[in-house]
Amino acid sequence: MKKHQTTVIDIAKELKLSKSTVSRALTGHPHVNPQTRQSVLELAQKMDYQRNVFAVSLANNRSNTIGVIVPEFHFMFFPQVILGIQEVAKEAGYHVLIMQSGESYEAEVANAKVLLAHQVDGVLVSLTKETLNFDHLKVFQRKGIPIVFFNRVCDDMEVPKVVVDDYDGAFRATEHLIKIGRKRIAHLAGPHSLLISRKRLNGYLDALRKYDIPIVEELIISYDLTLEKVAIYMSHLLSLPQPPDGLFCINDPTAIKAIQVIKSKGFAIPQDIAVVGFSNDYASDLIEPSLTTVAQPVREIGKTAARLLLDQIENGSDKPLIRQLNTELIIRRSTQVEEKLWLSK
Amino acid sequence: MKKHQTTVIDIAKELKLSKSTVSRALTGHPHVNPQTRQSVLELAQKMDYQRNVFAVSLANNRSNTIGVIVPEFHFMFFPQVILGIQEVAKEAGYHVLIMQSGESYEAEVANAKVLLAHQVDGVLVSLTKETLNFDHLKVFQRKGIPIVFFNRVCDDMEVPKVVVDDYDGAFRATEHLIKIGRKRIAHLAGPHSLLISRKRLNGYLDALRKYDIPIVEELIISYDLTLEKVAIYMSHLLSLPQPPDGLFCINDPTAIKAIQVIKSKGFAIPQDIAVVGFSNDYASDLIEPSLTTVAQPVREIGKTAARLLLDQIENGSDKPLIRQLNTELIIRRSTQVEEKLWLSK
DNA sequence: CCAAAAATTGCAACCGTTCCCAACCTCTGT
DNA sequence: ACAGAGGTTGGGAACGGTTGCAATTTTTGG
Repeated sequence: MKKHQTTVIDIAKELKLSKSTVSRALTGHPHVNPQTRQSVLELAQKMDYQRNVFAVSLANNRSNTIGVIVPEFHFMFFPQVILGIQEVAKEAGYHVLIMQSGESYEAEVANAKVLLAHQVDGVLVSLTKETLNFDHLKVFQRKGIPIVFFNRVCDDMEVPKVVVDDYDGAFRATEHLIKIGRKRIAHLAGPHSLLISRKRLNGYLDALRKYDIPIVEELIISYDLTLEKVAIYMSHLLSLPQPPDGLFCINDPTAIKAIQVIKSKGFAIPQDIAVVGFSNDYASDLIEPSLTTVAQPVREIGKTAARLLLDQIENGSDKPLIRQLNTELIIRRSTQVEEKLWLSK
Repeated sequence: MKKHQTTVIDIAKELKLSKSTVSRALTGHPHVNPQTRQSVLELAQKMDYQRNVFAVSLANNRSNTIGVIVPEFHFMFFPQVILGIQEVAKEAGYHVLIMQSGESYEAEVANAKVLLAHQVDGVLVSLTKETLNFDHLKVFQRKGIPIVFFNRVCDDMEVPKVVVDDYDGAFRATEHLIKIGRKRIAHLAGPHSLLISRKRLNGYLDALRKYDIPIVEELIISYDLTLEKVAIYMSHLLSLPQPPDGLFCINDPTAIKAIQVIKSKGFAIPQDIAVVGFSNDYASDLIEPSLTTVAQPVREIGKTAARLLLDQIENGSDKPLIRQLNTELIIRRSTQVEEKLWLSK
């Protein structure tokens, strides 16, 4: 059974002091005798004293905690963003409460409530693909708790957002496919509910337009990001009378899955179909052929978002700026025909 | 600035009730007039009322939170374990506080303190590779807070542990290499500080012994799990007068990195060197050649650990049992010579 | 040596909930 | 009409820590 935890009162009794003095000694308050402080600290150490954060939070009405809501830990993207968040948060003395929504709107709403109940000082959010209503997040605004969106942002709320230039990344990815001579470029897009899907789709479309490549509806497939579907849609694309000769996928997991399907159907990559992904997931350099992709500064996204949030929390600044980080097109074998290859070091 | 959060008192005033009654209505306590409860619930809803978990925890002296300490989110192993943990915890109404130690002992100690301060009801721990002293964890025991170790466990504490049969997995992996005719089997082992490294090493050694394969010291390299080192050690192994013809790696990231090095040096896999990993990381099926590996039921590890912990928390049962989950050897191309290949579906 | 300033320390209220106990109200049944 | 039962409600002490203010002690200087 859980035993009694030592409290300031235990220490106070032992030292025949009042809990106020002990508290002050412990928190480094100036008005306390150095000797007293010394003995308090020693005893605290000896008694395994740990400040009860609940009591502290209750007393100061702040938790020194920031909440993070992400869709899911299924690929390395979110875990790495969190790495960045924790790095910044830790340095500033904040804890991080991580919630996964599992791509479910209901779960996201529930998670928002949990964070609220935990009195978080701020929230970082990346939306699920199902989220169309934002009331559960507006509650934070109403209560004066800062929010920052990252990656999967929404246009309906005026708060800071951290994204990469999805439009531009998609544009350049598609342009790259065009420049290596592809004419029938398919796009496995994400659900329309996600702004990120729409932006990448637009980048793709505009690249086609710029180079006067006809836009073919049947080559654009929007799906729900569950990988099982990729096999279905990819098979369908390949069985078209005129299959695509290029493919731009909304993200790397999709592209990787697509590559597996393409290979299994006997098509050659990149000769028959050149493939480009988005994110530079660590697996993208491992597959065969290695995947050309639009790299995002993943960890940096986390750090930037965390910094923006802390800035709002501590300085109250809240210009709803959008911080757009740059992407980089990384060309690998999935779009390089043999002769152009130089040996990977 | 953070605004006032509505409290039971606000609701009580509005309804001209006492906070006790409101509290009871909100928590579903039976001694409350259904009508009263109804109106309380309605008003609470309207006022965005959220129970303050800090106050609740303080009052009941329990947080309904379990803490998790893991080394790092660098590969999918820990994120997936956490997926399992959250699943079980959520169902039981517990929150999960996730701490990353970044493989640093100091950070692990700090994390333990944070969890203590958060009054967690229990802790799940996977040690860093640096951890040799366990005082920071024994504190939990002293305070009667249950601990369960998983994956990276320690022998020094009598608490429940969830592991896979590392010895057996390593044994079978090595045996597999022997059975396909390899005689000079190298092992990239983890640091000796980790029990898991020692167990896998022993499995490897015993397999060699069983089949009367001489144990060659120079083929066994224990390293600190930072991937940059793999290139160094692997190059060294390959430059030996008699390079190895088989390689068993402590985990998949190591094996994947090793494969890249081996290929870049012009050796053929599996003809020149057959490679086996451990974990069945999702990338292991994507690389070329795909990696033979010892699969662990990753998510199940998280669920099992969480269940064991909750059982201790709620029923106080605390037999220090060791739950050993089974591994499965998954044979892929990194150990299959061409003629034996059947087409991957 | 004593008053006043400065350094310490203690008191008590407060943060938001829970929960025990007592008080109250409203029915019963006689 | 009234005692007791039972359902409801209010009061107030915790929970552990922070903090403004008052009280106490020590120091300092005239």
